[in-house]
Amino acid sequence: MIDQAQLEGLHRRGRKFRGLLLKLKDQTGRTNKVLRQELELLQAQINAASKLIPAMPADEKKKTIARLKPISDQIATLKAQLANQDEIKLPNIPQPDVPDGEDESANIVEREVGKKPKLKNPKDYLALTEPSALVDLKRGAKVSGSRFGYLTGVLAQMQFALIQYAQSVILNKGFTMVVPPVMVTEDNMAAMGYLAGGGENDVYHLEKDKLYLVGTAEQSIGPMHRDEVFTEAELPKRYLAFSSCFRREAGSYGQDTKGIFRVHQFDKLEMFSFTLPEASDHEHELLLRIQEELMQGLKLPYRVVKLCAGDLGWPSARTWDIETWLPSQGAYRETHSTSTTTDYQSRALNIKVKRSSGEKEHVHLLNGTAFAIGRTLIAILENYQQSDGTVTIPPVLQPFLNGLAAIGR
RNA sequence: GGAGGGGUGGCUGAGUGGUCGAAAGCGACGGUCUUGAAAACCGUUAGACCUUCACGGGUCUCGUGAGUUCGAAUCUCACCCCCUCCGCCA
Repeated sequence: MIDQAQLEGLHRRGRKFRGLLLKLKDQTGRTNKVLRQELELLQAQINAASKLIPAMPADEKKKTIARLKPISDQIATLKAQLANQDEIKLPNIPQPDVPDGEDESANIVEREVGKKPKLKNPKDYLALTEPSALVDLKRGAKVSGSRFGYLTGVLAQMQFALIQYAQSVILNKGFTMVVPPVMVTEDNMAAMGYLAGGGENDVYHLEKDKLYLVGTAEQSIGPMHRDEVFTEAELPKRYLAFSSCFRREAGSYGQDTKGIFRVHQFDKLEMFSFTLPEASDHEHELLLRIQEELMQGLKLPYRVVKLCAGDLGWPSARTWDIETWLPSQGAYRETHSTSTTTDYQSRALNIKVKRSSGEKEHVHLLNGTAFAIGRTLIAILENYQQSDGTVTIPPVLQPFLNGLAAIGR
């Protein structure tokens, strides 16, 4: 079941998993296998005898059935035993190059890119948009409660400019645009690894319809190819997905309570790749490179952070975050994330590739933010603000806004 | 929301308790014939897992799960999905 290397890999995820590892120790997995073999042996006896029954004379038939009955009962008992061995849900194993560490304090900043703007008294994005009510939180709260807001006017238009800009950069790299369902069934959400390890508290659940609202398009794109077998030539399969994303933000009380930085609903463009196993590390670097290309096009100052083992999400084997500079906070804040889930999700989803040799193998699944639109708008507003309170529009976006050059002028 | 029909191998489709993992046809693959091709003819043709050096053997799978039975594609229950008609609706 689980080998030594995997066990060590899990250990690297840190203290949060210590309890889980103890539990694993008891369950060698061997018992499970032995039970199943025992069951198969009994089943073989029944099957063999059952075939002979129709041809038997009546009294021999009776005798045989009487002999088989206890075996059949034994099978039922074994089946029950197997069913009771609840499978322990394990997270993905970190890749070897992922740094050790318990939490985000052990994350590694790989590089800082771009020039931070020199601003005397930087305003935050709320102050910058208040005069024209481009971010309407009051009405958001009135209609939907806390952590909801309206994007209006130029800011709403900028959402679509960002989308167009991203498409112009990404779609010529072999990605297919897709608008996925934002509600998915429980088995798909579970297969993607988001109903374990605490993730279950952060997704919206529509109980009446047994559906989950996606927290990211990733959860809808992965299951797209569930139970499918790719040919080698079809890979890599790359999608650029646009979707609204929904997060309960349970447990984030007190964090970023103001504004639209952390909200229950936001729109996001997400890249997603299905690749050959040996190609996934390259693909992961590609996704990161595209993210950086997008940010450099916008000329936003950012840094690239590699998450340590203890800070990885449940299905992830390696994650890079891009954090963008927010002048009002004097800090870098997460705007992008890219992960390889190796074969963790593809196993649960039963997605394979047929090799030219005929062998089938699980593909690797990767995801990466193109733009989390709300947070990107925040970063643009703050980094492009002028001393007079107006905001210049990044040149790469202007063509998508009929040449509009500034907000608030 | 109401009424009805249906889910079987790559496809079509037969199969209502017992050598059925499954007829037949199509398709695909291999062969014979042919200068080559077509046609015709012959043959092969589901998957996952366990086991074996290998030949092979075994278990599971007929939408999914549970049940009845010595034995389930076939009977019972629940669920999922698809189609048709009506209603509602962007």
